[in-house]
Amino acid sequence: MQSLKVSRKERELQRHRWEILRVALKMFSESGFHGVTMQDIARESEFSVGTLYKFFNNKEDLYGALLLEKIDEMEDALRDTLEGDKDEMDSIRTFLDGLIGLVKKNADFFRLYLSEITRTGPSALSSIGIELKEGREREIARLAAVFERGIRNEVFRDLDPFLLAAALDGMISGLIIQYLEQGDRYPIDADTIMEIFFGSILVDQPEGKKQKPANPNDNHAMSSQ
Amino acid sequence: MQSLKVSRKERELQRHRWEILRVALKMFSESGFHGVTMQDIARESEFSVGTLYKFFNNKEDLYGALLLEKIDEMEDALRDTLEGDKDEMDSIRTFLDGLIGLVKKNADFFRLYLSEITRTGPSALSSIGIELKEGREREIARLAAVFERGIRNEVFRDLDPFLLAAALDGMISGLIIQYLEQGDRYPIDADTIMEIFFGSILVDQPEGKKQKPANPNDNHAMSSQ
Amino acid sequence: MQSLKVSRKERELQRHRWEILRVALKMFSESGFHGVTMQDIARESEFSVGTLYKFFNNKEDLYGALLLEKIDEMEDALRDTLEGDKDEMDSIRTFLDGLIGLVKKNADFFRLYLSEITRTGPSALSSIGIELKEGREREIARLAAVFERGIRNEVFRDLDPFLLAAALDGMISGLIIQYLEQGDRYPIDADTIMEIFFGSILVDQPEGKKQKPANPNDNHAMSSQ
Amino acid sequence: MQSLKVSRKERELQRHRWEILRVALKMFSESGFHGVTMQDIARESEFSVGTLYKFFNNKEDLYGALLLEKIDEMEDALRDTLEGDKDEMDSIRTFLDGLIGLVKKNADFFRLYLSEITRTGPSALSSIGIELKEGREREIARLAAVFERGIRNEVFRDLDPFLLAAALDGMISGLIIQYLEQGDRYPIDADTIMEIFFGSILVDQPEGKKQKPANPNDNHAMSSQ
DNA sequence: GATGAATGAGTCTTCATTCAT
DNA sequence: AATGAATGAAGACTCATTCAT
Repeated sequence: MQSLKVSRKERELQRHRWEILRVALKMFSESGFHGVTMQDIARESEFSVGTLYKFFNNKEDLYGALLLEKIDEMEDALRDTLEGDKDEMDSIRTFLDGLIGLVKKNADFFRLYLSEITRTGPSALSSIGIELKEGREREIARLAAVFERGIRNEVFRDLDPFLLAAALDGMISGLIIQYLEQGDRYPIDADTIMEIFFGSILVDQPEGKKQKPANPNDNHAMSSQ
Repeated sequence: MQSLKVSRKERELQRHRWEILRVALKMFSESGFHGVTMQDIARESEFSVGTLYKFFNNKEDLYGALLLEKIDEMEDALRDTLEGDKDEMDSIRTFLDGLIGLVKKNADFFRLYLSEITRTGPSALSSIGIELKEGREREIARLAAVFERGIRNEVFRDLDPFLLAAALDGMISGLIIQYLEQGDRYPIDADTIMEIFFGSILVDQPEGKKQKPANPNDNHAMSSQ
Repeated sequence: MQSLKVSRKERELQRHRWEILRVALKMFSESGFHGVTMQDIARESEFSVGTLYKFFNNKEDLYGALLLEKIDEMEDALRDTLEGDKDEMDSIRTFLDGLIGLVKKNADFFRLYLSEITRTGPSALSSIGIELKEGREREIARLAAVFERGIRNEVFRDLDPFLLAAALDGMISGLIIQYLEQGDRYPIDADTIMEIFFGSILVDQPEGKKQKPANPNDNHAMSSQ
Repeated sequence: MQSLKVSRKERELQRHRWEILRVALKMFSESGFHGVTMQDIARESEFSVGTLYKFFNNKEDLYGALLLEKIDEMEDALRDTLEGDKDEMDSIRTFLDGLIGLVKKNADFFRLYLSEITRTGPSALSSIGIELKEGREREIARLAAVFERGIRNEVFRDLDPFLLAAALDGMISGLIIQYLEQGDRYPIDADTIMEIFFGSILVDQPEGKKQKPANPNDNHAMSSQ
């Protein structure tokens, strides 16, 4: 009975913690780290400032918990989309499908996440910033691994897999940002992104010009020959 | 003689203004808007706080001037790369070439610019934020115009030109960010970006499979076959 | 019990607010709005600056609250001295009596009030300045109403009641100022003021000269004959 | 010839000094000491800040010069109106006439002067404040002297001459303030003030009641009988 | 655990004053 | 004498954090 009681209390506690995080995420994504005060969060979440500090050591902690826990959630949800030795194209498509689903359900989080990721200078958070960067590096590395496998399997052309990963990641981020700002004009779905990234954008040209895309006159250091 | 004197004074004044902006850009790009105080900028630029306020009405103003003047500079430098009715591929390559040149010479600025652009929530600057977004929209629109022309001229396949523009823009931004963080591992040049974006990443496949990768008629269930 | 607790806390809060106002009134009346800093008030009232700002939005607000609340208090205390249809002389004497009593108990406030009232240029406080002027206008209007009634009842001579009110008000203010600066040399009491204002200052003169002092029919050229 | 040159230069200098004072007076009277910056005065007077400091040691000095020189001017203009052994009523009327003339021609100055005079706490200016108070004391003393003479000559009733002086002075100040704020509703002229101050305000009453209005022997309880 | 009043270090900003030209 | 760019001390105000109840 006691254990039940404690357990109920603890569940209650967790609910409170989540509620705070939920409200804070919304507010931070709307106004940024410096645009939201602890008082603001207290008022909006209907707890007192004191309670906020019971759950989190300080404002950065709260902000960090917010991001890191959500990121874990996202990483967990996407982990196996890229792993295993499925067909590489399938892997990526599944990853994209999953990611886009998450974006649509977690707009607030992605707004915040993308702005934190882009920030090159030591962001609002000394410590958290680093973890974010590392998380992102891991994601790119995971994508790169898929590309590398694809290259080995002669599915993809022989390009720097990390560059490909960063390029794809950038394209996705760019499209997500546009989607978050004006979703109607920039609907996103995995197929479209796959088509743009993997299909040649160029119309098929009569004789073997297909591979020249980035070589109009070949004067540029002849790089693709 | 008098005109010379005045002119010298004014030139001096301009130099001071530039110096302040130069120092401030560096500092903001390293620590963000809220991570730098006016005192900091004063100390580093070797002027007094008062002088800072002679040149700029307030901190936001200084920050805004910083971004907006640089942006104008960049836009001016890149304006005609995308205009005119040159070959579309050429246009984009020239644009990329120019952009990458600017990135290498204005690392501080791009760090700041990209983090402001990504920020979806109302950034540090109410007014400036909007101008930045608009500037970015214009850039994407200019890219989209080139894509549209290319589609009409049957150089590019018939995809939403704005989507293509946003995708390319995102890819570039992503690569620039990686370059700014770890330039050695992510060298960027126009040809590589062109190749990734325009060339099919896929290895030529025996029978016309080339166009299938993101074939919208494929449904998911079939994609892994 | 809970209600008691809340009530105690609230009473405590009110006490704190009052204490701040009390200290601030004293300081402002001694050194003027610009002669007192928020730090000064904090130190003297033994609260922190932050607490000051919990109670008042800004320095002007604090200053305004100070004046306006005291003014309300004074107006309330004096309201019915001038109203009702008592004998006009009685009304005014009662008013004076009350006013003088208040002056003696609220020297600090009157010092401040009189200096704000006199200030013709937009005082320390844009908004408050106007309210003060209006309050003063009301007071003069109330006095004027008594004079008007007196004139209708043929107790007072037929002079502009507003001019009479302003004259009496000015005389009172002048005497109060002198009293506040050197109370021993300028003791004030209702009777004396009544005597000076209402009684002729002139010694009775043998033949009907009594009405000549300021005879409006005299023109200047003749006045010195 | 040299002396002439110097003299011209000096006259020029004096003109500049006056111009500065003229502009400053206007500005201070509109916005108060703290509402005007040295930059403001420089801009408006079309001199540089540096020049302002060539003429005056600091802001207080400028403010002081402004007031004190004007006050001297006023005192000079009014000095002999109260002096000599003319008829006392005439003295005061002439004084009032002169004063009102000055008020109408120096509205800005009087606005400022009255607000400084009223200020009981150490005004904007430590040193100047004292001089102002003293000047005012002198004026009251001069008025008191006339009253004293009048009492000795049995023109005025036997009341404290300083109290009478302060009362008259207050009444005048009050009316001037009203005039400065809403001149149309409160026209001022010497005759009216004389009539209000010296004439009994009370209508002649049948039997010698005239002297009762503020009879100090009356006590309150009896006053309404 | 929950509260929210109190705290005060840290920021932005102003403006009187100086001084090299 | 005249200029006005530069200075920096001082003041209003904010907000993360603490702690007594």
